[in-house]
Amino acid sequence: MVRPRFANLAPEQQQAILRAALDEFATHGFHDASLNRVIEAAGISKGSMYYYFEGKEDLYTYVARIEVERLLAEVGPFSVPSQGDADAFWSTLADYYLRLMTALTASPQLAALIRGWAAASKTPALQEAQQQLEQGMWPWLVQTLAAGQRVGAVRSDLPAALLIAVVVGMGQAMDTWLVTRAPDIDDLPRLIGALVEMIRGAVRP
Amino acid sequence: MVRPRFANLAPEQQQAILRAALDEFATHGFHDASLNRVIEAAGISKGSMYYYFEGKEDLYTYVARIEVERLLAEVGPFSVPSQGDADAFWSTLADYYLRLMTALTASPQLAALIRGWAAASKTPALQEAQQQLEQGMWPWLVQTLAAGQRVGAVRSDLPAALLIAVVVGMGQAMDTWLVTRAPDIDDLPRLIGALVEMIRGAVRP
Amino acid sequence: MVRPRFANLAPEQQQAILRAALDEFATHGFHDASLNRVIEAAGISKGSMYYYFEGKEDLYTYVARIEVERLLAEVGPFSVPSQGDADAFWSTLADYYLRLMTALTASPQLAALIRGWAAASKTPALQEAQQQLEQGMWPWLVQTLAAGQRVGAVRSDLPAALLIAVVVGMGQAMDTWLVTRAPDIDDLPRLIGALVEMIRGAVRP
Amino acid sequence: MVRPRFANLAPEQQQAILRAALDEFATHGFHDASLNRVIEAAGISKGSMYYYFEGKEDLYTYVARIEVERLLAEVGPFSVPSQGDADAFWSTLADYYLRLMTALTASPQLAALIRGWAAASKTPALQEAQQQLEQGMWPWLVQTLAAGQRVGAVRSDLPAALLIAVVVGMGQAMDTWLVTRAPDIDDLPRLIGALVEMIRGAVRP
DNA sequence: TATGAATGAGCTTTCATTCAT
DNA sequence: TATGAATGAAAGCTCATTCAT
Repeated sequence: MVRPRFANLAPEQQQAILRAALDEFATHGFHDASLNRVIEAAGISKGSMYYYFEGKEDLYTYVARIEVERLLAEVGPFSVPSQGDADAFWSTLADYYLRLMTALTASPQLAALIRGWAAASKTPALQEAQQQLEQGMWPWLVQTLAAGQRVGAVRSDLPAALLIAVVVGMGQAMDTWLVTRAPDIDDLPRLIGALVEMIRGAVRP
Repeated sequence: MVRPRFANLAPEQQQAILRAALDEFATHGFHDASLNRVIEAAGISKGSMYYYFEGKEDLYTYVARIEVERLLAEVGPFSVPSQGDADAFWSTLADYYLRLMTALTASPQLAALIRGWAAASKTPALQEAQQQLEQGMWPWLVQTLAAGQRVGAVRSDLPAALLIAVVVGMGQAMDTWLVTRAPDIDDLPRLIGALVEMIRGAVRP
Repeated sequence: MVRPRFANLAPEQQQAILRAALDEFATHGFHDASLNRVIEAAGISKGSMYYYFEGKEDLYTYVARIEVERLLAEVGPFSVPSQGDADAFWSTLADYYLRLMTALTASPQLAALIRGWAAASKTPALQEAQQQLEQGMWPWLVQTLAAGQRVGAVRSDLPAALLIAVVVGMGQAMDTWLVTRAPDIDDLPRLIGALVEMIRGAVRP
Repeated sequence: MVRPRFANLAPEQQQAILRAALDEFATHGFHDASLNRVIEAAGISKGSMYYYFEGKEDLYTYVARIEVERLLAEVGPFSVPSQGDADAFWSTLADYYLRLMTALTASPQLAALIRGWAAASKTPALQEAQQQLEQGMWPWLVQTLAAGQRVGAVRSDLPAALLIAVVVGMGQAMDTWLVTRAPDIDDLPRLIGALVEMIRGAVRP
């Protein structure tokens, strides 16, 4: 875990370190990332880095967690409509998804970080960290899926984990496509609408 | 590019090298893979490795290309039915997809290699190699998509690249899910059927 | 030298620091011992440690000296019988030795510290510290040897330093053997008796 | 284990490396020894060192083994007289001991290395290596002890391990004393005679 | 008195690559 | 063709010590 010392650091210093680390991890992935480069870019000493973080993994998990939290805070809460029909469900989801993608498009580095998760993560500690992050989102996914099934918007004859995996895969593909193309922001709503439509078609009963 | 000398090598030697390299890359990913280990496992000398391949990236791209080609050859050709309706199209695709997944389930190392693509480092040479691989499959994907659109099985109002990306994303998610669960082979057809059904729903006009 | 400030510290604090340091040095030896760990275990700040001690070596020498003094105080004084024959001399020595070994067996950490002396690094300051410790015991050894020679219990034809070195070597070997075996305390008197007997045989005129 | 590559090295190179390593280990002990210093003193590259040896421990165990073997080869074999009385036994032992000490006095670095064995050796691999070295000498010690007991030169009422430990302790003390004083070689025989005499007195029945 | 942030030199080890033979 | 010795840059990480507060 991040050492509490880091929190006491001047915000600009914190920012410098986080920015440097996010940059490095997004650009090179975890394995290829070099702590030395982060240290140099952040303008701190080697000893300081290890004074703030326990090591490479610690820095990585901290950066990932902070950035995801920042993203979700920026996007705002998503409340599944407990009442309503399938159309209402999909409409609400589309709104949320648009906000999410808009934010993510503005954070290409975070997008790269998330995309890198698929990478082989051999260290147990890293795997655990990723699981924690995923588990943090898992309830949201499960609840949303259940809500969709409740209003008859989502099929119920396949394992929930499979449905979620496929939908997340669609989302990641779309994310990658969007970030790569860096489309006009005007186009985004239409594309998001199309994507949600595709998801709807994929999981409809 | 692989040096032509490699082709003159005794087939068993070629096999030994390819097997060792595939093993290493699948297990550790590109960056963490160690040429030293490959060399040791293959039972060749360091000099020989550099006599046959230009370097680590060269070996990686060669292994990836060869393995993908081997997989596709094993699966056999996919001929889009030029005549027929949407049902025929999807049925043909489902057949092909089942064959592909069956083969991939039998090659967990190749599956790991492909999954690792997202995470591979950003060396220009590596990126180029990946693009080449993807471009190798691209015509097939484009043709299949076009065929689907011709028979009215696939919507035509979105960029082809986006449709392909999303469908590939779905496939990768499913692949990961399947390989991780290592399901009974009996279950596979039903799951494949469901996946193709989901794809159909996603891209239907 | 220990800074006098240390003496003004609350006894519990002193104890905490000494205990932590003894633990660390006994477990890891001088070089591998980590001041950071000592500081953490003692629950003091890094600055405080350097306020009380000049550095690692200073702490080490202080701990060693204090612990040896504590041991000797616990064992009590050894008074060479000025009168009497050789038998009386050896009997008195055996009594003392038994007390010493009993105490040392109860302080495995100190035993480990002493045993580590041979291996401690060769920093001039450290060497000097060890010499000081040894010099502290030297008078006692010399006096005891002289007393033994006076009553005809010990040969006089070899350098005193050599006799002492050999006897100490025997004692250390026995100590190590005893601590390693952690024998029943009942056995101790007999073994001590045998050891003193061996020493007697070794140095008899 | 030492990599066979080392054996193929030019003898002068081997000597340079061994000399540098022996120097470093004898001066600083295992923990405090710095591979960087060894590398620099030997005049080879960092990579080469790791090409020849698996690591620090490997180098240490190799140096220790080689030096001990060299010493024993130099001293020549020791044959316990199967026949004869106690006097013959001790006389033979004294001869051998004189040869051993003469050789050791000429190798103060090896003496330092051996003395450093008592040090805390925390790494399992290191402990194992030391045990191997000790086990190599153990049979010799046990046989010699048994021979001494057979001819009535050594008491039989104490554990063999204890007797051996004490005698070895005496030897080490003597060794240290001798090496430190670096006495005239003329004096050596008399001192060795006295030491063997002391050992005889210590272990006599 | 007391703190703890900050540091940089140092550590062992790994690795892809070169090149003389 | 084929070998394997040699290399140096780079990696992640630890540590005793300093010093401003």
